[in-house]
Amino acid sequence: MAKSNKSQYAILGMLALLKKSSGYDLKKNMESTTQYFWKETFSSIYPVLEDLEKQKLISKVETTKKNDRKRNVYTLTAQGKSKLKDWLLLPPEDMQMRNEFLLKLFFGNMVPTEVTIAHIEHHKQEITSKLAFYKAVQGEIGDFESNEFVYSLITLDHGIRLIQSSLEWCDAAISTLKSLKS
Amino acid sequence: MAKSNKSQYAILGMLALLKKSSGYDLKKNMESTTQYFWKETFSSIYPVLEDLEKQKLISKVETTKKNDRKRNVYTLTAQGKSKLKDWLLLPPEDMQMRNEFLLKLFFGNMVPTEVTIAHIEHHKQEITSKLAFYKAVQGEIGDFESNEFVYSLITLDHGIRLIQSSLEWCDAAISTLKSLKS
DNA sequence: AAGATCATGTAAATCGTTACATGATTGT
DNA sequence: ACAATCATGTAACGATTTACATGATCTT
Repeated sequence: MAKSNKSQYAILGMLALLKKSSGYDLKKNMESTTQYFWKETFSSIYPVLEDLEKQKLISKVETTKKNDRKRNVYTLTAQGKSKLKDWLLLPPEDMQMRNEFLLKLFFGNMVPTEVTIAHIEHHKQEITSKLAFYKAVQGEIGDFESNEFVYSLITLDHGIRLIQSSLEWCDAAISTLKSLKS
Repeated sequence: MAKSNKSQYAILGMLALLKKSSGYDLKKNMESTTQYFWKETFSSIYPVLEDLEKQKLISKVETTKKNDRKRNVYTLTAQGKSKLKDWLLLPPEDMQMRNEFLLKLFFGNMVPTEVTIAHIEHHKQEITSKLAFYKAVQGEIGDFESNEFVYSLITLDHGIRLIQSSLEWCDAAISTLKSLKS
């Protein structure tokens, strides 16, 4: 029942940005903004939302919209805002990092070089399309000057830079592995 | 009891590299090699090791060493090796990524700019010391030419490049935030 | 003699994912 | 009408972390 801890703050934070939102919209929004460093699934969002409401950190503004489709819309309460702020003030904990791609690479000795090269090649394609997506979003949000979205732009910029240097690494790694055969 | 899935492969892989090892050494080894993309705790290592043995993927070479200190030392069996290889051939799945640092940054609007700047500053220090560590390891392992450690070096290189571009981003982000006040 | 580190494990709590389940509405 | 997508939720399972528990040995 209590899917909580970090998911809680992610939801509180998104709610602060959106002012009011349903679970569904919260998820959709995260997909286009935080997905590269934070994701939630519906199965965690709905229970957390319920939990947060019980804790009086958010409150339901039950809207059945124009077309009377059932939707539970929530907003932050004052307590919710202050809980969010308290958390934001604490230095971020670094979380466990598990990267299967790098793990397989690390064990590359045990398989033919071609296998690892193919993995890298595949990875390169994935991050290339991510890069295109991030850059598109970056273009939409606009210039760095508009204070409103600085934080979105800064995190986006982080993702873009990381991908760019990953791409360079891909090429270097592939050429190292190819030269290995000789 | 069955702590399995990914941890299993990480342990199988490390065992392949080390030829034989105890749970304790496995962990120590991961701390100095894979820790930036993969960690295990003792509480997962020991049960997985037991499980792996039951599955005949590893076997115990019970050594009570010179100083008769109790140690369970394991090696891969043929089946273990083949299970590891099968997994290595499959394209890596991309795993969930949760970065609390970036999440807090994303919600930076809700706290004074100084707080976020301090978070970045702190992060910068952390990755700076990681960078020094990785470079030291890189130096120890030696040149890119010695085929033995190419895979270690390639993954290390990945970590180093990522940190370097993160450092650049830190400076850019800090200066963007500082200029925001005016 | 004390503190660090070697060494192994269990139990409980937490947390997250996948599969399951349902049904309305919108766009074509 | 059919597909996509809006919208919410539950149940079971799988996996991980933290706390608990113990004791030997090595180093200073």
